[in-house]
Amino acid sequence: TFTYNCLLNRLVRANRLDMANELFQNMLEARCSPNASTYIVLIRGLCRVGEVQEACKLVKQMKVLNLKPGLIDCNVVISDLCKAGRVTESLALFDQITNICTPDVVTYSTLIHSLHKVGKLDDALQLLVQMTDQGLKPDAVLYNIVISGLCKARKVSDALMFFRTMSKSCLPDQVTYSTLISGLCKERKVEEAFHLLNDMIERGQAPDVVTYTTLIHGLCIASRMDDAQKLLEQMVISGLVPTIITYTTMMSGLCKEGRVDEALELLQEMINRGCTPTVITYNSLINGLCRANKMEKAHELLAEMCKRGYKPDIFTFTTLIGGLCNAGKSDEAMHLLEDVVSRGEVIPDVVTYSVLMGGLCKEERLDEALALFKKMVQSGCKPNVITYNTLITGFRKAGKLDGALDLLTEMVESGFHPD
RNA sequence: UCGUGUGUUUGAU
Repeated sequence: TFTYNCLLNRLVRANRLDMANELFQNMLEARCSPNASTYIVLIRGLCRVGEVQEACKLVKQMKVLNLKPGLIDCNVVISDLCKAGRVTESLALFDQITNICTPDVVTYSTLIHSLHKVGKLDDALQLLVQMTDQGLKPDAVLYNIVISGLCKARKVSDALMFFRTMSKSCLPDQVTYSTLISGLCKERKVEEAFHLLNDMIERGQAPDVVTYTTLIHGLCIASRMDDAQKLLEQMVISGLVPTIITYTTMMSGLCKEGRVDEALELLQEMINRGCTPTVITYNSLINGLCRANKMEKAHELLAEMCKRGYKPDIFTFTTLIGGLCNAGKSDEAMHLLEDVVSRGEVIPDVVTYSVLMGGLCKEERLDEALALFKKMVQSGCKPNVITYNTLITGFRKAGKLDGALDLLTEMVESGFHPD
């Protein structure tokens, strides 16, 4: 059994699930009994490639065979399922696991976090209550997860209330403060964010790179680029090394202020300091060039990023499509979309389509915009409020109030609330 | 022994 497990582990790690499965069958035929580890290895492999159904079958088999994996193994599997975006299956697994072993704070934390990610805040809260009913106390990580979930749901004041209940046994750490600072910044409460920075220092928690980057981002949102620049310098003086995220934040901020040339200078300076750009860095800069109507340069930068081995993603192409639309070149934008789709580079999403529809509307090509809308729906991509707003605004501006009204009706019928 | 949960950056009205 041990030998088989080792081999299976290697096969799974090498992404050879077909061979792993073959070996597993082989193992059963050889009357060599799999144990819990055997199953865990296979289940992890299946989760990683998204074969959740199969993974769940194995979980059931394991139960039938009365095999009992350890708690950490269970947590690993739950975490894998969550990472594969299968919260429902994770919860099902969780139910089964409660029969085999007792979930701990990590188990609950993993599940609560993934419920937040799919917007099920209430279910998450219920699970938290269930946990405390079991006599388990949240630790700092779980506090941070809950605080982060509240912040992302735009409930910063609730997050702050929950934060204030942290006491002796579980004090706020750097992550707690950075999470709250980020939440405040996104609600445009930079001053409060800086107050919290002072609090954290007073309470003996040193701000780290993430804290600084978060605050820099907050200043960017407030269009306070010069303050952002100063904070970056202050951060370096205090001995912290800016990361690629810090630089990208700065570049994105400069771009949004129309200072794309400075952003490009910063890119060069950053590379000289030995920090490597990411796709997000390039996307931010391409966006800056598009906003500044420097489409040729935007394409040049795209070519450069490709040459350096980066794969442009949906953000890159949507940004370029938007840039072309803004420049009144929705024909080129349409072509670009067709190109990337036919080359299979990316699958357009609701934002991509909406941007392009907006471009068509701007040129009063309303029929084409509607045709694109249909095409989007046919391809299985659901419109959202912004999609409808874009179209309605387009029709309205073109004086086609009937068309606008029809769309509004359709929007309401589809279950959207007009804003 | 090792392996599991948390914070910061990019696209639309």
